[in-house]
Amino acid sequence: MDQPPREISIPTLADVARRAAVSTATVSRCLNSPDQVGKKTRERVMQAVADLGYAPNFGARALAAKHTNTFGAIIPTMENSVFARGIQAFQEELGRHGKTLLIASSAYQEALEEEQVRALVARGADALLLIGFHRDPKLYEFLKSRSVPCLIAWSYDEQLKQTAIGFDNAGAMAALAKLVFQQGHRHVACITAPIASNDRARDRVLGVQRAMKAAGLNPKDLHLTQTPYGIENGETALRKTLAEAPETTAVMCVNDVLAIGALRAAKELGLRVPQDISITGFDDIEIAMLAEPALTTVHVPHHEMGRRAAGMLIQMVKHTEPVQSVELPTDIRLRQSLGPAAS
Amino acid sequence: MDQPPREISIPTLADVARRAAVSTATVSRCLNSPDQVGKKTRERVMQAVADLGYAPNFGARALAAKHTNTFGAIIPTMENSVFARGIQAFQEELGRHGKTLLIASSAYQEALEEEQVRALVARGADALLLIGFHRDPKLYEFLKSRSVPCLIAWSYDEQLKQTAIGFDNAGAMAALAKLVFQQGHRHVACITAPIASNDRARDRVLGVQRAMKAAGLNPKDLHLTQTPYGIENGETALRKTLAEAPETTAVMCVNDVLAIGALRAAKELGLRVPQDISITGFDDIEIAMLAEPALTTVHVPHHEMGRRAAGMLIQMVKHTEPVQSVELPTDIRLRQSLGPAAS
DNA sequence: TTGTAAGCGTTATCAT
DNA sequence: ATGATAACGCTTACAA
Repeated sequence: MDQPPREISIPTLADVARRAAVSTATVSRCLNSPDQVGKKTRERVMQAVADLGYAPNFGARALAAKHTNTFGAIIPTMENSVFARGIQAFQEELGRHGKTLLIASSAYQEALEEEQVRALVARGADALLLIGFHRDPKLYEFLKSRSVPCLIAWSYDEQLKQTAIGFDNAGAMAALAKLVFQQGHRHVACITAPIASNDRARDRVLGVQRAMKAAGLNPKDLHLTQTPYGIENGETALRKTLAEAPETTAVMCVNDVLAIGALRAAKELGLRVPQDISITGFDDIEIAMLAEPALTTVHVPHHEMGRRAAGMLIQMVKHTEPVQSVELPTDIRLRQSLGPAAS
Repeated sequence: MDQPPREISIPTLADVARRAAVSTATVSRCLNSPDQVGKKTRERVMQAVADLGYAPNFGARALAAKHTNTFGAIIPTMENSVFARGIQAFQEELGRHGKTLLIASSAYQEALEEEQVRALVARGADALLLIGFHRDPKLYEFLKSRSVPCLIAWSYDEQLKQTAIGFDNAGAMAALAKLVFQQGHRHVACITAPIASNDRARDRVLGVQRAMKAAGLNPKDLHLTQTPYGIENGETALRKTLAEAPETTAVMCVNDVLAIGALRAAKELGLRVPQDISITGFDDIEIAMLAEPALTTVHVPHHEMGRRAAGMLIQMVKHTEPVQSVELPTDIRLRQSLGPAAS
């Protein structure tokens, strides 16, 4: 009856090896490529692992193996489901391949995102999922120098050199705007997130302007209100918009959250939607359908984007053939918040 | 003119040391406790760090230092804002103290949560934030054996030995139920998440039953429908509830997401809320106020909970004095979805 | 104030 | 199939 080792300290590979009367190399192999080791030995080792409650030390493993099977993702916010659903799918797919996902949130702050990128890389992330193209080129260089593959999601741009999976923000918004103009609206305003640091918002505004041109309107006449993210900000923005451009009959918001805020403000102002004013969003998050009236918006395949992003990124870390960017289709969900222009 | 080292590989501490003509120990000190090193030396080292674009290797650091300044949190879902807001606050507060947060999502699956705990501990999490008490006692032992402090959030229970920050789920729900009974409802049903593995859900149901007793009703008469998380599941659950107990005049859901689903189902069934049926939720997430009619629910101080959880956990890793559990107050938000019982 | 050197717990390359 | 053993990059006594 050998004295079981008291649980005085955390068991290491060496402890397991000792107990199973094999070398540490064998234990390591048992854990990482079990088929390279004899059945009997393997069973003995696994028993020892179980007995001791052994769990590998990640730091040591990362140090020795130079990869971590850990991917990182940085999302602008967790405050709503826009990114949550895509990321959840991303995580599930990674899990299926034995990868772990580390998530960080940048709260829509560029400096914070940079910090998170470095933190994630420092902690050994094998690859990164980032949202949108816009960021300091130095960050891309940093990632390259560390050979950490990086995939851009939620945006797609043929021009740019980064591999991406996303959709045509401008095109989708233009398609929606076309519908708005078809309803007879001539005085359209746009409520947007700050476009300086958010290419998705910028592209969506450009989409509206492109559609204006096509409809024979002057893109410069588009009334633009920029505001940070948030329902309350959407409310304020609508009030501001209507104060500055009272002739507005349709307000196109670059995301659903701002649109929900606008919707609420319209109600507070006693305006009927869509009779007095039409409102549209983008993303098709859950509240879009739940809102009263339900929100006309652009539906984005969040789930599929997340799932496929995982597959692409896994390919990228294998760094065999280069991975092609993927453009996903979007479609418009016509609901009650958009109606004909009041005459 | 010395040849600058080509960016062939990632710079290490030794590279920095060489370039600054000091020992690796000095570089390490410069980085970790700068005041222990002479000003001139420090400047030289920092210059070398900058020149080389050096960033410490996390694995090596964790291995040597045995702590990581990294905390972990495992939340049941990211699909809605219930946990997102609390975690965001948690992260912000940790950031203020120089800690990094790693987030994982268990998708409400116990086995997955266990895996995530081990993954987080393995990657050196100094402490963990977990939601609710319910989990295999072995997990708690595991954490203890690894001396990883663990704080339970969203639940509070004087009896239990785990340090926690949360609120009185049963009490809050009982208070809401009391209001429901005051409105004359006698046939109340409850739609809940699976109570076997979710102490928050279980306590909330118990709260309803406690209030029934106080109102002179038999707690056993409570009609209970269990369903997984999700708006659609809430819809199905309401249909099932009304099929089984058509006399029901009020449905209390253990969270807002199920309640929103119930609300939607009621509308589809042509029932007016609250004239024909009253519906209540729990959590007060954003959609509660946006729903039509707006949802009567229990408001939980997510943000404060997250912020204070960070402070508590930081205390706990210092393992000086034991940290006291904290019970946060909740309050009821009366909105249109609750009305008098149809007579 | 600074340097030397012994770990930290794995993985991976060779042997055998 | 298994074992020795040299990395891996950093921290931290201890020495100077």
